[in-house]
This record gives sequence, C-alpha cells and structure tokens, in this order.
Amino acid sequence: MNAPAQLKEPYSGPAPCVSSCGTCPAHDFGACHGIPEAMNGPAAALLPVSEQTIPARRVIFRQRDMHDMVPFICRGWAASAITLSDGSRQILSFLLPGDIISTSLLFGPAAHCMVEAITEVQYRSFRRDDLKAMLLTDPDLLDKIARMWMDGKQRAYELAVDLGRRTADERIARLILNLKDRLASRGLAEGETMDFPLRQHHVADATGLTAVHVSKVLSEFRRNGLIEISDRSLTILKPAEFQRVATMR
Amino acid sequence: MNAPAQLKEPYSGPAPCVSSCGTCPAHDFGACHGIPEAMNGPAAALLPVSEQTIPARRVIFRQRDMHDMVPFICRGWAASAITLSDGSRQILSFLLPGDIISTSLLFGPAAHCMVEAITEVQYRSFRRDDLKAMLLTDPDLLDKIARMWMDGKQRAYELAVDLGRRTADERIARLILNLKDRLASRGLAEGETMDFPLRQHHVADATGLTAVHVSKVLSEFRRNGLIEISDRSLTILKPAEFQRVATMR
DNA sequence: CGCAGTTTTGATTTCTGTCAACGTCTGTGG
DNA sequence: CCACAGACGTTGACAGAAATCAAAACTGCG
Repeated sequence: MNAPAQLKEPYSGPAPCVSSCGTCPAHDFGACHGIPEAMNGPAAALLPVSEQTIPARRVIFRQRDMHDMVPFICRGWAASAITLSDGSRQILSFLLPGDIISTSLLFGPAAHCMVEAITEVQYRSFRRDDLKAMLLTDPDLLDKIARMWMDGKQRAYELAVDLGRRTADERIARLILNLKDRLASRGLAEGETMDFPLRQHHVADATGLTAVHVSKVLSEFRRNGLIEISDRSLTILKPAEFQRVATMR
Repeated sequence: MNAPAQLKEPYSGPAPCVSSCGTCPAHDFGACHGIPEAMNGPAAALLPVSEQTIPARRVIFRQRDMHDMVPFICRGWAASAITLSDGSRQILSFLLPGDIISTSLLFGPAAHCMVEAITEVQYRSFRRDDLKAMLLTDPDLLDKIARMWMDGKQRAYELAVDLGRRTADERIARLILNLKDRLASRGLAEGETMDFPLRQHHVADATGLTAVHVSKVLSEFRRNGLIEISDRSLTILKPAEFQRVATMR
C-alpha cells in the first residue's frame, strides 16, 4: 500500500511547505516544482527562482517599492496592508502558503501595498518577464490567472461589504471562518482546528476595529463556548452557532 | 482661433455618449467605434454588439445572473452593489460612461454583484467569446486589460481602507472627489462642477453609512461653504479645504 | 391634487473607540 | 536562577461617532 509515512517528529512553527505546494499556483503553473529539499532527480524548478526566508514581524516590502519579481509564499503567514498617515492600518488580506504576495506584481512593478511577515515566512520569487512569457505560450494559463484574479477581487469586495455593513462580532467571526476555509482548501486545517498565529492587533487591523475591542469580542466568543484559542491554535467548538454569528445578515 | 462652439441648448439628463467614447475601453480596444448615430461610413463596429437602454432605478442585473455578454456603459450612471439578507446594501462602485459593467464578465459568466441604473443608462454588450478571441490575437490588449483590472482592484482596496479606517466626513468627501476625478478623466466635469445624480441613499450605501447621517454630513459641508448641490449638480466651492477633509489621515 | 420617494432635523440609543491600569508571557542578560 | 523589559491581552470607566426612531417638509410626477 505504501501509505505516506506519518511524521513522528512534532512540527513546531508554521505549516510545512510540502503540504501546500500541491495547491500553490506556481506549482500548478509548472513554474515551480516544490521546495529544494524535495527536489530529487527530475523535479527541478522550470524557471530561475530566488528563495528567501524572513523572520516574523519583518516588513517584506513597502508600499512604494518596485519589483521585477513575483513572490509566492511557501511557508508561514503574511499580511498585505495599507498604512494611513496617522499610522492606522487596514490589512487587505492575509497571505497563506501558496498565495502570491501582491498579484499586481504579475503585470506591473508596483506592489501598491505593504507586506509584513506574521510568522517566519519563506517565499520564492520568479522574474515577472519569465512568467509573462510562459503565460503567452499557454492560453490555458491565462484562464487560471484570470480565475485567481477574480477570486482576489471577490475577496476584496467581500471585505468592503464586511467593513461597510457588518458589526464587530460578524466581522471577526467571518475573518476566522474565511481563514479556516482558505487553510482547509490547502490541506492546512484539521477538522475545526487551525493554526492561528495572528495577534489581536492583526485581527483589529483586518476588521477595521481596535485591538481592545477585538479582545472584548473574542472573550465574549470564548465565554459563549464558540471558540477556543490556545498556543497559537484556534478551534471552533460550535461550528453551526459560530456560522450563525458570521451570517446574521 | 476656432474655439469650440459653446453648447447653447441646455442639455438635460445624463452626459452625452460621444464625449466618453474616446476614453471607453471598448473603443480603445477597437471593439466598438462609437454610438450608432455617429456611425457614418467606415466607422462601423468591429464586433457584433447589442445595445440597450434602461430607465433610472431599474436593476440591470442580479447578483446570481449568468451572462455571455460583456456590457459597456455608453451613457448614464449605474451602481454595482451587494445586498445582504437583511436588505442593507454595499455599493462597490459607481459605473460611469466607458466603464465595464462587472469586469469579471470578461473571464466568466458570473457577475458576482447586482447592478442598478441610477440615471437612465445606455449600454452596449459584446459577446465574451469574441472579446476573448480578440484578446488572444493582440498581446498588447492583454496589458490594457491587466491595467484595467489593476485599477479596479486598487479601487476596491481603497474602498476597504475608507470603510475600515475613515470617518463619515472623510468617506463622503473622498467619494465625491473620486467621482470628480473619474468624470474629469473622461471629460465629463467642468472645473469644479460635475453631474451628481446620486440620491443620498446611494451615498450612504457606498460609504457604509445611513442616509440620515449622510444628510447631516452634507448639510455640514454646505454650512461650511465647502460644496454646493443643486439640480443634480455638485460644485466644490473650496477645493483645497475640501481636499483636506478627505485626507485628514 | 395627491402620492411616493427624498431630505431635513432633533431626541435618544447603541456600538465602538479611547484611556488607563494591570496581569501575563517571552526572551534576554546578568 | 532571577530580574527585567517589551509585547501582548484583559478589564472597566468613560467619550464620541453613527444608528435608530420619529416627525415634518420638500420634490417631482402622473
């Protein structure tokens, strides 16, 4: 049967890359064939690639930076955000393994927003020109990219709806459920439990609230037995009821 | 000197199409050569096209509709919005002459959001397959579309920042200034004056506020002599000061 | 004229932010 | 091993922004 060997060694820290390579667009496109450690024999990357590792809390790039490279996250969590002149920030999306750091880099050098590592982040970058050339040879690829773009835009719109029309409770519950779905689709969630490396100020910046208020809402959720957070891991204890909180309107 | 003849006849209603065809992407792409009335001799549309006129306040399409056509607005204003189950709405963008109604229709049949005419709207639709075929023959077109997409996504992000991190005053002022910029870039604004067919509930739905509060903020703006609204037309009386309101943070 | 959709205004309530104090946790360095 | 600093989380009192409710005036239109 040759079942995959179970990892006995306890893995601490961010989710392993291998499990997400399968759903990473760079892999899917044929641009990347997995992390170097896994590259034995024919599984070599098709495109020149640079790989970097960034410690937690470090800025990966700034709002005004220009880039020739398109980076894909292999491991860890990051956040893309816009900072206003008074220092307040709006997180536009959390970047998980397999995500492109700023899809706008596929077409132009401007990232348009700041990206910050939440956990330690490992990412691989491809030259935009290489990807573009690839894109022109394979018309199928265009559809894949288009679908990715549409997903991203759809999520941006849903964010706007959440921020414009939902209460603090709903926003936070929806953020958690969104993350769970995205992790699950990458095989990075186990049932109702998921990695949750976010600090409350990340949740606040993503939901347009303050960290203090996030603390109060999360406490309320816990008091009602909806969720449990411990050791950078979150479990949804009452999925149906929690879903109701997120979908009140 | 041959100065442009001043329009003596008072134009009532939405802005004329001709002035916006020049900046319409359908025209730019070579898919469309202007409104039928203007089609004399060689200036024929390159692609089969259907043209429709919708009265004000009518829904153009619903959230779940599927379409084979990609519609471009020729005349009038529309709004794309998402409606929640309790009836509250978030307007995602106002669609002006030259805009694509739902860019997601370029790549798939799902519009993802509802579109409603604000004024009477005239629009022309092209078959998605035709546009896609065109796109594959002209690599230059791809860049144009990509740029359009990025603009749209950028605006979606800015909306999220506004909704998440700005006060009512800022949001409303920014909405007005955004509209003015977009109209000006299409030649549809005269100095500090612009068409303003929006009802206060449109402004409310776009800014995540209530119509009552919008009324109070607009009254405040007027009381301070920042703007003037009359007869569906808006003038910014103190541009610098108004800009400051919009950019407080 | 009458009616439905708007806009205005004021009184009141609800939600979320601000401020401040305090407790916990983690890593650092002596 | 302990002391310490800095980031993080919790809690309560209070303030401010915007929502809600309600009533009335206004607008455009058939």
